[in-house]
Amino acid sequence: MTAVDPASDALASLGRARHLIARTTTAERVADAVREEVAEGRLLPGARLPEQALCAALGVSRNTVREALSQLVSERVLVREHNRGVFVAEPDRDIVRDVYRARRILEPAAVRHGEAFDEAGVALVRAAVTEGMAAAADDRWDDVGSANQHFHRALVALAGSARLDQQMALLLAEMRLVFHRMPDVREFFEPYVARNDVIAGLIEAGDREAAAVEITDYLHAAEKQLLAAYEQL
Amino acid sequence: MTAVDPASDALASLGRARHLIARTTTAERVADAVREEVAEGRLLPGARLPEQALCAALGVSRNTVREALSQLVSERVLVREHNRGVFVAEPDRDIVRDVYRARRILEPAAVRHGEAFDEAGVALVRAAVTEGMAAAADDRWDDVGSANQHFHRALVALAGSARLDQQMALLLAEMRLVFHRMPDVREFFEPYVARNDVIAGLIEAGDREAAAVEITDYLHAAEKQLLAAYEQL
DNA sequence: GCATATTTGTCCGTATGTATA
DNA sequence: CTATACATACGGACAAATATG
Repeated sequence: MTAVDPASDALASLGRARHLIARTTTAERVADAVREEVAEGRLLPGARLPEQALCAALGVSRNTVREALSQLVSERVLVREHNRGVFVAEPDRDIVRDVYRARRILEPAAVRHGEAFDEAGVALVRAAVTEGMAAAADDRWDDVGSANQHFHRALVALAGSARLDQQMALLLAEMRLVFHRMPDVREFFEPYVARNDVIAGLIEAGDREAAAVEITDYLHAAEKQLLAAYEQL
Repeated sequence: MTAVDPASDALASLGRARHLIARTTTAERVADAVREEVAEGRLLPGARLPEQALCAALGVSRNTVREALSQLVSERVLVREHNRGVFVAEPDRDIVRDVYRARRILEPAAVRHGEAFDEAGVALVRAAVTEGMAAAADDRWDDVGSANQHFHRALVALAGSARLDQQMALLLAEMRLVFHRMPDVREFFEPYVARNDVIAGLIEAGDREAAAVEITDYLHAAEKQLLAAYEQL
């Protein structure tokens, strides 16, 4: 290496980190596309995803499709039944209970003991509340649902751990599948717009303990409501 | 279907659930094998895993190997560098900090608010302490490390969420890679044998709050010690 | 700095076993 | 029971990126 200028070291370092930026494989793009279809509800729980159909639709090989599907199975967006294929996950009561148990650990603890509880983090919580209230005022209930997810993601982000952020994203993706099984989502989002506002207020006031208690109660109520809805399914 | 006896319905139901038991794909077995090699320290952080070498060693095709490697990349056991291959992960200081932030949320909260805090769960915590003390008495420090992992897994299991259990397993797998970068693991395990005993005692006494506080302090100390060790690497 | 060898990313064809109409 | 469709797994191919002499 013939270092002629002082920037060469930095450039060499950049070169070694090249794979970190803007490098996306075909399998990743396929996974992104399928994940989005599921998130948007265009692929409903229980829907089958034959490999050949995906190959044809996306213009990629079966190997690539299989890699993407495996990724989504590990995210619990899809489930694989051996020798039968992959399907969009259909979360049952047990899954709802497990997800809420996890959320009742993560979310209150992030608010109570999070190590990234700063102005920027609190502002994100408030922004999600504002987003939700605006959507509710316009009767855009799907958007209220999205805002609600932003709210809970912002709560966990107060912990300051990328790993927990990712875990929360997976849990919320599973929740989206739960809501897709419901006939009318409005009843599940409407009561929580105001509660989010209350929680954000407590957080802004610095009363982390009160906010955490409120979140715990909120999550118990939401789980109860969802499980009741499963009875009429 | 000619149902001749009352058991036929139950048998048919079993048949439909067949894929749930003992069905393992080749890719899964490959992933298990590689994961174990890494966990046991026979494949050290930074080691390269060429696809062809794995094909030859395991007698499977490249497609299958690639599926297994992708799985392990999503578990953060391996890292993929685009067009360069996959390597055993080399956790750096930032990763250690992130993992400990996550653990300081998960573990104390599971003890404080876990919804599976029962006799069986507490017994598993105690069993891990006993296992660690026996191994320490015999100077089997690798086994002390394993027992330590069982201890922390048992703490999170008090939350009663399979999803959190899985998340904790991933975090502990990353911790194993951190320890594999250390010259002598004894100094990292020895101080915590006694502390685990104290924590287990508090849990058995039903003082969940005191146990949680002790765990938080423990995790701060362990992180600090590891980051200090990184300075001399 | 260049030419070469190696390895990955991706595609294709195919054989086999399994599930379902 | 057979036929069909599909998933699993293998092997070969090739371009592009990377590593090496």
